[in-house]
Amino acid sequence: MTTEEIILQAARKVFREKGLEGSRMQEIADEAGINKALLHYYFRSKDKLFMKIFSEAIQSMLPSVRISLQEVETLNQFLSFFVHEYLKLLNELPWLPRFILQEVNRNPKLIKDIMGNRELPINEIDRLIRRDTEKGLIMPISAEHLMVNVISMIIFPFAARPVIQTLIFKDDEHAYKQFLIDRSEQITQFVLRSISIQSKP
Amino acid sequence: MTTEEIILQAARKVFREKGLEGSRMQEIADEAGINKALLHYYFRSKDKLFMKIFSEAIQSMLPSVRISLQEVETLNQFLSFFVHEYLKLLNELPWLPRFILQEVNRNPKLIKDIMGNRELPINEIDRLIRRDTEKGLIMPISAEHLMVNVISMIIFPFAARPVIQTLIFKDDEHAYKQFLIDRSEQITQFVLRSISIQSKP
DNA sequence: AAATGGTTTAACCATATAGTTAAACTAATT
DNA sequence: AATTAGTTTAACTATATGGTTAAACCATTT
Repeated sequence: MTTEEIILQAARKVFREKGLEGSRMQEIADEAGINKALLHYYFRSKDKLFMKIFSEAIQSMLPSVRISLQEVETLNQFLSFFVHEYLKLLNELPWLPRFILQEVNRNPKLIKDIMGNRELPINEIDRLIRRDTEKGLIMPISAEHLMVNVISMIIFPFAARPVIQTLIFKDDEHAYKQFLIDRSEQITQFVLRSISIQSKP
Repeated sequence: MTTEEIILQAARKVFREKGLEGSRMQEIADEAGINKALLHYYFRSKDKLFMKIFSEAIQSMLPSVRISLQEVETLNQFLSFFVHEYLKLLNELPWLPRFILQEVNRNPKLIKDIMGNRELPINEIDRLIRRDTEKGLIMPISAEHLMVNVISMIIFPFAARPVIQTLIFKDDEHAYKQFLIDRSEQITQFVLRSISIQSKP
């Protein structure tokens, strides 16, 4: 592995845990087993190094947001797919929401700097909703509220893990892990029950 | 107003905006229009001053969490009440979720230090669920998932405001504010529709 | 083996920051 | 008016930290 990659790996670890302000260049150097000056040789400043790591994080977040709406027939399909894919990603990268929220709240400019032009395709989702409403499959609902609801339920348990684990699970690690495993199914059920029109039994 | 109160007010403003690590004692002193040494005269250290402010924040969060379950007849009533009261609080203190999450993520010990013994009364909520399930009013659902769903939908838009405003509302301030106004009604509807058993039309 | 160019280090610099100290100020008390 | 107790300040200290520099190291080429 090249020195550059060793540094990046160390920087990932430290920045993810402590954020930009909480991290020290010396700590990253120690973690990488090298001299502090070498950090500045490879990445001129702390900010430059941080932006490398932060961009990576944002990039890993985007693909699952841009789920192909074309391949999908109904809103239900889209939502199941969205919830499933997003949670799969977060189970692999559980530190992502905390890291991104912390840094974006510190410096809101970071969103535009990196997210750039991308937005949630609210209009397309709205079209799906209207189509399925007309078919009598679902209740009318605001696309914005629906998507914020779904995204909130997906991300919040990761963003606020310590709080939820204490407040709701009495610090029972195992109960919390089981909770996360059930999450995908539970959210999907919860959302679909809320929007679908139920046929008579 | 006493000097102590002037200092606390300045500290509130600075700490809320920038968190413990992002704040400087000098900045708080400037904001209060006093000398930096005076901060240390009134509150021995930065940490002590910060804990005063942070405790206040946590305290203001608790009353709405401890909504009296006794006064309530059905789960539906409880949820409507909970959503409404919580959002009323957050609309008055919109910086609360960001502030608490940021600091708790930096130092998870803070939860136990201050929250102490308090927990969500999951057992009582579970009893309500079972009671209403037996009456045939609602579908069975996990109390933990239900409460995490509700709390997520309430808090997340405040915790991740910059992200949501950009990603979903294309930085339209007005649209976002209207969204927050509608939020209480929308969440309540969304949740109640999901859990209730719908009678035939 | 000498030269070259990229890599790594120890030592250093400048600055920012939490915290301290001793003196000055102020208002109430004797 | 002198004393006293509490309040406020300017000046200072110690340390941490991001960043720089010049020299040493090492592998490859000539």
